[in-house]
Amino acid sequence: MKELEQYIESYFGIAHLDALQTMSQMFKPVKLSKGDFYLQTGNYCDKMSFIRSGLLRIFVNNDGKEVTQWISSKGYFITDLASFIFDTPARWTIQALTDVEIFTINKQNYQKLGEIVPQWHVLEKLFIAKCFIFLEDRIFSHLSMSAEERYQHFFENNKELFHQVPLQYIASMLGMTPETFSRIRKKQLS
Amino acid sequence: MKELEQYIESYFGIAHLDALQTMSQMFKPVKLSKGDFYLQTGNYCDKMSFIRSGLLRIFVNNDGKEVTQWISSKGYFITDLASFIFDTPARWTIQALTDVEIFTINKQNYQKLGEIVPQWHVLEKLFIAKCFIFLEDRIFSHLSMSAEERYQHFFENNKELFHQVPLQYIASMLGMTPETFSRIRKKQLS
DNA sequence: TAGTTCTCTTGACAAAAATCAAGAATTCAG
DNA sequence: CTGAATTCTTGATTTTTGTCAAGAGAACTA
Repeated sequence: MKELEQYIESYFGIAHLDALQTMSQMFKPVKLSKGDFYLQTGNYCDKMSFIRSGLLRIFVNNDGKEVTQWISSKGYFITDLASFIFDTPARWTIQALTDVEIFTINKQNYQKLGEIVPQWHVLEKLFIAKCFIFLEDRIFSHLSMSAEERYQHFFENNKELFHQVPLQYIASMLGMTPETFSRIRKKQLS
Repeated sequence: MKELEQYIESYFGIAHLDALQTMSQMFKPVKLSKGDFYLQTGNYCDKMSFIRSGLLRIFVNNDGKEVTQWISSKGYFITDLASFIFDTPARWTIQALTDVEIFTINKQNYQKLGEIVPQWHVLEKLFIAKCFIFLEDRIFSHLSMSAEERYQHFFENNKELFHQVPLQYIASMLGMTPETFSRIRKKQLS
């Protein structure tokens, strides 16, 4: 299962061959159909996954309005980190936007990694730290950029996404309405 | 040094007495005067600290405009996490808003903790995960709340801060101009 | 293919927030 | 205490963004 090993390596920086092999045996390939839920708000998230293909949306229903937190794709992982790590009810709902292939590890096996893989907790820490820094960037974009600038910045780095998912989700993720998004988009195209 | 041990315990959940003692010996008490810099953008941040008293502002100069990322006070820690963990040039400038007392550990000693304190890397991971979740909440507030709602929400939880620091910094931190902040504030007071 | 649903766009308008400018109020240094 | 600097407020105005409503377009279903 060479492919999964590559994911693990790029996520956690593990180059050790036997550790890689041990790890990849603990992940199970899973398929989701478009529309399937990976997780629903209020449930306990006892798994995390690498995305092999497809797109998943992380959102929450906020007084009848859906707030999209992120759209995750190949090269990202997926889980509700708070729920997964601290055993709290999940804040987020996660749903497949397309057919999806993921590699999933359950919490029980995940915890075993600490016993099996040398330096696992260090690698895990670095991984979560990267997630933290990623969010720090997003906060900064809300403190210092207009809707239009956030659009441009995101578009530069995620062009593919714009013809793969309903644009209203991207709008929400960037903190603007679909109408504003549409108008900015029009301006950018011309 | 009972006080520092309490910080460590509440941050990292360490109840082990000898570990606590070992750790607290690695932190040094440091004093900063109002206006002193703890860290400047572009430098390498090779330390982290717990705040014993006083207030520090984390900000960055963005094209001549200062963007305040956060104001840290007693009960928070202070560092540039990205720089501290990944040895990259610091994005943030950190400056004392008042006279400040902190407990500081340098990177060299910090790394020794892993060898000395049992389960240290697990605790560290949990600590950083909490920081992540904290930022997730902030993102959510920008995706789902108006400036006024962000003001209220922040005010409810940080009343003390409002008469301790220049309000323009809080405004920036909440992603609005000082003028907007002032108008919202007026509305709230009446 | 036709009908239904979902998504996107557009316009008119309203509300929120930014900008600019001036002047109070407060803080700070000497 | 006094003058200077900083911070805060206020008003007038502009820009940005949101809301509501209607319709166009695309995707999906039977």
